[in-house]
Amino acid sequence: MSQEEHTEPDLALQHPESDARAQRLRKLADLRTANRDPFSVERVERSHRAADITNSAAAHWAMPDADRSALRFVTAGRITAHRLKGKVVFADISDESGRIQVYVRRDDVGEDLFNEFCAYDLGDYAEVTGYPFITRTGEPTLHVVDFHLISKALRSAPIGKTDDEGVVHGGLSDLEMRYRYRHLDLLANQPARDVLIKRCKVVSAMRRFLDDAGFLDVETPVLQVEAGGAAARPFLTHHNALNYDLKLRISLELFLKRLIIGGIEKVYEIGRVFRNEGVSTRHNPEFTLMELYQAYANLEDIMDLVEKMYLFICQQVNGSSTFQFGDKSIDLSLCPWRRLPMLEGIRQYAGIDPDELRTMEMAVAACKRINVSFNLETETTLGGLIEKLHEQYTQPNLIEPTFITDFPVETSPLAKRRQDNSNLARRFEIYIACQELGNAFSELNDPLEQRLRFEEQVQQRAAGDAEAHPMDEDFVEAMEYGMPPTGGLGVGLDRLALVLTGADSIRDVILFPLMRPNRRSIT
RNA sequence: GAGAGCAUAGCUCAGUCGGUAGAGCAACGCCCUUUUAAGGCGUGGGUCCUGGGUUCGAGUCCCAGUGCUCUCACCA
Repeated sequence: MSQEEHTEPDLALQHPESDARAQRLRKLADLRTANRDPFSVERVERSHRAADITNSAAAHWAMPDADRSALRFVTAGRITAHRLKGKVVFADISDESGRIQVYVRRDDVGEDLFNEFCAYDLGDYAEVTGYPFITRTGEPTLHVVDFHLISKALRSAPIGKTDDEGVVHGGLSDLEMRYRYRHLDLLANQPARDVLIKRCKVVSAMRRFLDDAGFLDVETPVLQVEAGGAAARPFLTHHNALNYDLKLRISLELFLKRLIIGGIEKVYEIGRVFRNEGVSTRHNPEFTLMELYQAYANLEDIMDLVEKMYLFICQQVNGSSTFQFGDKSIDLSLCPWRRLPMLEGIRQYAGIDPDELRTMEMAVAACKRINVSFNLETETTLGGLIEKLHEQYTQPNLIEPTFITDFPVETSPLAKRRQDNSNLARRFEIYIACQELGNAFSELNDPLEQRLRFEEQVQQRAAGDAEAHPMDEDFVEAMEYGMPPTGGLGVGLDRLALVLTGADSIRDVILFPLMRPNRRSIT
C-alpha cells in the first residue's frame, strides 16, 4: 500500500461530513482504532450459507427455546439492508445462495458493539454468529450473539429495496452502467446473476455432452498469420520480437480439421473468436464459438447430434425440454426437427419460385418484383442474394427448431457439394426462436476442389469483398495428406445462451461486452 | 457507417414560458427492544456529460464534441 493511500482516512477526519465516501473512510478509521480492522480478516469459517439458515430456522422451530438458542450458526455476506429500530436492529445479509435476516439487540452485545453494528453501511461484509428463530411477522431470522466486519465498502453500491411482490425499487437499471460496471449489475440485480449462471451452465452442459460422446476437447492458436474458416474481417496485431503482423482468429475450423487429418476422429473446441465488424444487440466483436468435427460422419449424423445436444443443454439449464420465447413455449424434444431446403423456404415466405432464382439476372428481377427491403446493389453473387432472401423473409418465421438445408455452394467454400446438384452445398443451419444457432457441413475433403474454392474466394476478394476467404496453402497441403469424410458443426454460444435465457441483448449474456472508453477510462 | 432519442445528487427520476436546483431511496443527527420498500422529526449532499454561442440571465435555446440506447446497413 502506498503512503498516499495511508493518508486517506486522516483526510477524511479533517473533513468528516464532506461526502459519503469520506464518512465511510472515517468509520474505517474508527474500526482500525478499535483494533477491528475489517481488512485484516483473511478467512471466514461459515457453518451455513444465508439461504440454508432460512431452511434450518424452520426446521429448528419445533425445538424447545432453550435448546434452539444454544445453537450457533455462522454465516457471512454483504449487508444489503438494515432497519434500525431503537435498541434493536435488523439487517439483511446476502451471499450467493440468497439472503438471511439477522437480528441484533443492544442488551445482547453491549452498547459499544451495538453502535458499531449500527454504523455498518450497505455494501459492507459482515460475519455473524447466532441462533435461528422466527419473528412475529414470520420471517426466519438469525439472532446474533457475535459479529464483526470482514470487509468495508467505501462507496455506496446501488442496492435497491425489494417489496412484498418482489418488485425492486431503486437498484441499477441504466444499461451503460450495467454493462460497463458489471460488478454493480451483479451485486444489485439478481436477474443478472441468474443469466450469468445460466450461460455458464450452457457451456458446461455442452462440454459434458461432447466429452461423454467421446469428443476430445482441444485448444488451437488465437494468433494466426492468416485468419480463415469464415467470412469476416479479422483484427490485426503485431509480434514485436519476430517482427511480423498477425491476425486474431475468426473461426476454429482450419486447425481443427488438421487434427482430423492427424487421426483425431472426434474433436471440439470452445473458444473466443474475433471479428472486426459492427456491434449490435446480436453482435459483439469477440464471442465464444464451439466447433466440432467428427470423422466418418455426414450431415445427417450432425443433425442427429444437434437435436440430442440441444435437448440435453436445455434440460440441464432450464430443467425441462422447453423454454420460453416471448409468450411461446418451444419444446426441443419434438424430434426430428423440421427440415426445410433454403429455396423452399424462400418460395414459402418470400413468394419467389426457385425457378426464378436460376441466374443472377433472374434473381434481381424477382427481388424487384417483390420490392425487397435490402440493397440489391451490394450483392455480387447469386448465392449471396439467395442467402439474403432467406435471412430477410424466411428466418423471422423460424420459431420452432428448423434445419435449413441446401445452401448455395458459392457461400460455402468449405462444404461438399451435393452429388445431384452441384450448385448446392451439403450444409445446414439451425434456427430456433428466429436465431441462427448453428452451421454444419459435410466437410469438403477433396484438396483439389478445396484449392479451386479458395481461388474463387480470392477472386471475390480481389473484386472488393473484404470478407472473402483467403488462400491457405498450408491447409490445402495438409488436406493432400488425406482427410477422412467428416461432419462439422459451429455454434455461437452467446446466441445459444441468449435464446435459452430469453435475454434481450447479447450484452446480457456476455459479462463484459465491448464498450467505447469513457472519460473515466482515459487517465 | 447512417438516422432518431437520451445524458440533472451515490441510485431511480421530476424540472412548466429562459428567472435562486427538486422528490423518493441511500447518507448524517435524534426518537423507537420482533422490524421488513419499517416509521416519525431534522440535516447535509450538484462540473445539470464536455466546450463554445445567444441573452441582463441558460439545466432549459443554438452550434460542436463525447458516451449510451434504439432502428437500419455488414456480420454469427
